[in-house]
Amino acid sequence: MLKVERLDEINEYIKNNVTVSLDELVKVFDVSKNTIRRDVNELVKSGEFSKIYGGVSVNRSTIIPYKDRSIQNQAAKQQIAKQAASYVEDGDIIFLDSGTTTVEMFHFIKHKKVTVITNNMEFVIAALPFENLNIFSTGGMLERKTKSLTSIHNKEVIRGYNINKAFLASSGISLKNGVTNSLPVESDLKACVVEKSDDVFLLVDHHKFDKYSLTTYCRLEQIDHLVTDKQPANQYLDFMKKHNIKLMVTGK
Amino acid sequence: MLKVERLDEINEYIKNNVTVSLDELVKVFDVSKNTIRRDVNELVKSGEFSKIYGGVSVNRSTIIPYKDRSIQNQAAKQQIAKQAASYVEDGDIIFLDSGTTTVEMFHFIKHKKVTVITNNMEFVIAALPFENLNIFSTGGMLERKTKSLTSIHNKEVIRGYNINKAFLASSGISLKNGVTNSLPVESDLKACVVEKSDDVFLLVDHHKFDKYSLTTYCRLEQIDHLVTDKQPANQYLDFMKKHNIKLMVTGK
DNA sequence: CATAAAATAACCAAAAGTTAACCACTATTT
DNA sequence: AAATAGTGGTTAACTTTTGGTTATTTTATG
Repeated sequence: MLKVERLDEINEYIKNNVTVSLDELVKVFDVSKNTIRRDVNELVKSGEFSKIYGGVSVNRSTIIPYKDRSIQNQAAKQQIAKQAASYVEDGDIIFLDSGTTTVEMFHFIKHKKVTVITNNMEFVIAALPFENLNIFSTGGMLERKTKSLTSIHNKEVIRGYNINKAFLASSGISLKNGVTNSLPVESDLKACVVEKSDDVFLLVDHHKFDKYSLTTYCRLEQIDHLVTDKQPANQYLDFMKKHNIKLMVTGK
Repeated sequence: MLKVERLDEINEYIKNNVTVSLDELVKVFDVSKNTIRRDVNELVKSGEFSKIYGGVSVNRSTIIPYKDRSIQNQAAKQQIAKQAASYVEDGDIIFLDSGTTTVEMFHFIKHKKVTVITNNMEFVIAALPFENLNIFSTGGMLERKTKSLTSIHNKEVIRGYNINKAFLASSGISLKNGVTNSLPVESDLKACVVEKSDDVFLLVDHHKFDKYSLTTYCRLEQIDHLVTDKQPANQYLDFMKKHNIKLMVTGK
């Protein structure tokens, strides 16, 4: 069997069994443990799995149920989330946007002592057991698809609070249209957050570049930190340099 | 067995049995108590469980159990909740207060098609799977003890919405002090709800009569329906008759 | 309040797993 | 024929997990 074939099959096998011991893989694929190790290392590097003591396991986030295989770029998003979370310090008052990337930040800040303002229901639920987190929900109509809350009153609510750092998501960014979002009600809130927050962090994976959707909630130069998984194109780099936007690239 | 596998299975086991002794886990998983302790510590850190003397137990934070053991007067409260819920009709826009009695209404309205405005986090979480329920969360600071949200902005939010029926709780009612509540911020919200709602339902068990706490959020005569479990004293009956307050007594 | 049971924390040693390097062999490719 | 990639075997240093032990503190209960 060719190496790539075996890699594919191991990939499949791990996905089916969720967690597999290396010994089991040795048995099933009838190659040496040395080889299995090498294979597993490659698969882990691709981001879908994690090594555990004595085996491999598929990455899963505790908030989002396993069933949800639909989420694209899970690994990249976790990387971005982790990087962004490293900026959160005890005592911070942060805003956490709704979105699949931002919600992943939960795991990396759940033990910190911070005040979190969020429109993200999932985050509020996940935070219930962690008394070190001071949670402020923006309130509004429950959007089941995104598990977020939206309301025309969110703007006023945000105005009343001081925000230290804001972690925002976007469905597309571009030099021409800035940072965009598909829901106008949400954009209103985000625009307000950008104004109020000392530091604005934008979390976008590389697919979001050169895309835009219905509404623009802020211009690109209003961002202070951009966290993404791949080096953006030169025109973005120039722009960021010019406007003193700090770039964080998680991919190697 | 791999460590993570065991952790997963222990997780599952605890969830199934709600509370488990460490000795039981030692027996079932055939590892030392030392190891079980370490495992349990990890699981507890993840937030889903709590350690109890001699074992582990699931945090009952996110679930609204049908039969609860600990809460006082559970049966009476369920009766009251059921009675109150019988007034909820498809198409209603209702306000649901936080509190152990009102939350019990969930099971009796979860299949109806209604819009629910609430400051009760437990209710929002429980309602997630029921798409027939249109949920509007008031938002605010998460109060972990009562699993409610409170904010100084709640008042303004409520003003923007029309409410059909409001189901309110109280920590004590009396002829002299009216309907009272211990938290001023919450009282503000409740007072506003009373004003906005066409019909106001007050859900109180018989222990709450002749008691009062810090703040009064409305006068007794502003209530339209009173749901309780025992026939109140004559002075209340007279008062209610005079002010045309409808009484519902669930106990026989 | 006294007692027994359990929890906590700290340590140790054995066992199993990991990493990284090196070498030899084989089957392709060039 | 030479170079290369993939594999298996081996080694040595290191880390993780586990069970056992201890002493000390906490909790439950009569």
